[in-house]
Amino acid sequence: MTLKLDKVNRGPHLSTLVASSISREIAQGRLKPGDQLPTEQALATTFGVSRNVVREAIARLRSEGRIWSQQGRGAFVADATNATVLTIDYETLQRAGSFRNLFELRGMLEVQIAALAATRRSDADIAAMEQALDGMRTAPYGSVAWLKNDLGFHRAVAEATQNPYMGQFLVFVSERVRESILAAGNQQKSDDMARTTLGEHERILAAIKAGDAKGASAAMTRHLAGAASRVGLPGGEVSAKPASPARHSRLRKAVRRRAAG
Amino acid sequence: MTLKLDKVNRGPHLSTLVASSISREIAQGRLKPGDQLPTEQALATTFGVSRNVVREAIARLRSEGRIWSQQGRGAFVADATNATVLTIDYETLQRAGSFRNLFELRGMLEVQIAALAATRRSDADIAAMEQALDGMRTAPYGSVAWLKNDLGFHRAVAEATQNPYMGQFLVFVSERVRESILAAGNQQKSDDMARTTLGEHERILAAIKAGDAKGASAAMTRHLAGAASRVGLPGGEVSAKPASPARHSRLRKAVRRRAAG
DNA sequence: GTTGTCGTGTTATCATACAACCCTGATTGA
DNA sequence: TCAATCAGGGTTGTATGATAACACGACAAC
Repeated sequence: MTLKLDKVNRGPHLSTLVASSISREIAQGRLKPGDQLPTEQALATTFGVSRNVVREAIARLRSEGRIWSQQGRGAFVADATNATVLTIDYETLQRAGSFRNLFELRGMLEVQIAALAATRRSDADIAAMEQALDGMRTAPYGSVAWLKNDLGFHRAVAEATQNPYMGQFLVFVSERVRESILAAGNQQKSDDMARTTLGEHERILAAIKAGDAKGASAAMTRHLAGAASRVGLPGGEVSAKPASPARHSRLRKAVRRRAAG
Repeated sequence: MTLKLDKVNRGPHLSTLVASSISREIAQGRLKPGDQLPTEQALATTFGVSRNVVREAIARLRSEGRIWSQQGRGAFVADATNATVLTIDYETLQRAGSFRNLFELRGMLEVQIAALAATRRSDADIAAMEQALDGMRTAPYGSVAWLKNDLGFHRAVAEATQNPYMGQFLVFVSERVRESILAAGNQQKSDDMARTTLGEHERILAAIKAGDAKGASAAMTRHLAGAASRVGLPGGEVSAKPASPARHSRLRKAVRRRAAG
């Protein structure tokens, strides 16, 4: 049998632990917005670490907008809406259903992005998409290079909207989806899939090239449905069309298996 | 005249400056993924700060997934896609066009969310929306309470999709939009606006209540168009309907004024 | 060739000290 | 009485030095 040695839990820095601990206090309401945190010294002693570690934790929370601090006064819990970062922690990602939910969000974004891209794309955007497609053609299905170009294609589409936030959000969500897939560990490959996937991408590109917004979003919808079934998401409905009151089939089956330790 | 004192410029901690500096090096490609950063000591001397400050900066970048470090080896630039957080810094927010772009993204999300919510809402969701609407009715237009309930309504809609990520993303984007509005400082109030806005919300709620996905997204589209014009975004087209190849009017006029220090 | 050991360089953590700043309350002066 | 000023303690921000944990290459021992 092959040893299943993992990256091992290279201890996540004390400051990370402290930050998570405080973060949890906030998330669970034991520390409400406006509350003052204990002093750094107090935190240091209660956690049994040096003040320095506490400061690194606080620096982190501050950069996330969860708390704010003022010299001479103290540190305070910020309003929840003040969070300057959007983060999806790894734990959440592994919960059943989160995969499906993330995929749905991604679909929602992509379908509309495709339509927008079709109306705004520049020649450079088209070139970027074609280059990514070429990269996929030469790389083996599922390889790192393949995935990279796959993501690159979708990013190129997003950037064709001429709205930088589209790409930013899409890449972020897509990466979470990918992580979620990896965590679930239920991917299987075949040559068929490569051809199918490529074909779907080509249809998207063709529609965008033609400036056909409707066609682009339809092609994207098909692609996402295909992708969903390829990664074992039953149904593959991504609820992409606001016009059609999608019947909501409730499926309990969800990502269950995950890579064991 | 009322003084326009800003939060500024409450010294952006040295660690923040260092973090931004390193971050910029990465963003501009002078530090590529895989590259090793200078040692903490070296960074400390080049920046002219203590090693402690450098460590806080690194802790922050690490939490953002921009770099990773290992005891005994050093700190390295992470892959761009490894960013575990999505962040929109304040500088970017003030750039011309970012307001419009953010608004567009928000619209894209909300319109589809409204449709989904109409098909999936539970009684509790409806109650939450009605409560938020009540809050808006009793609060003066534009007040903190009003804004809070406004956001609360939209969040309730998002949560009615039964997909937690929807709410998370929407709130995040909406808050950025709000900040952007504040930064631009071009909001004006009137009693008319309060009535109009409330009416728009009520129509959204009615459609969701009725399970009318199409109507909900249409009502949301109207609401967003109205909101856009109320905050001085000309056109008000939020490119919400993938079916209609939205004509892309290019407007140069954008956020110019900003609160002077 | 493999293993064990050591030395060097780096990060992780600790401990202490001082500066900058806020807040409060007492003192002072009118 | 009232306001301004000032002193002191408490807190965060920064600096400095030291130690532990770890990675890695060099080198000797077997």
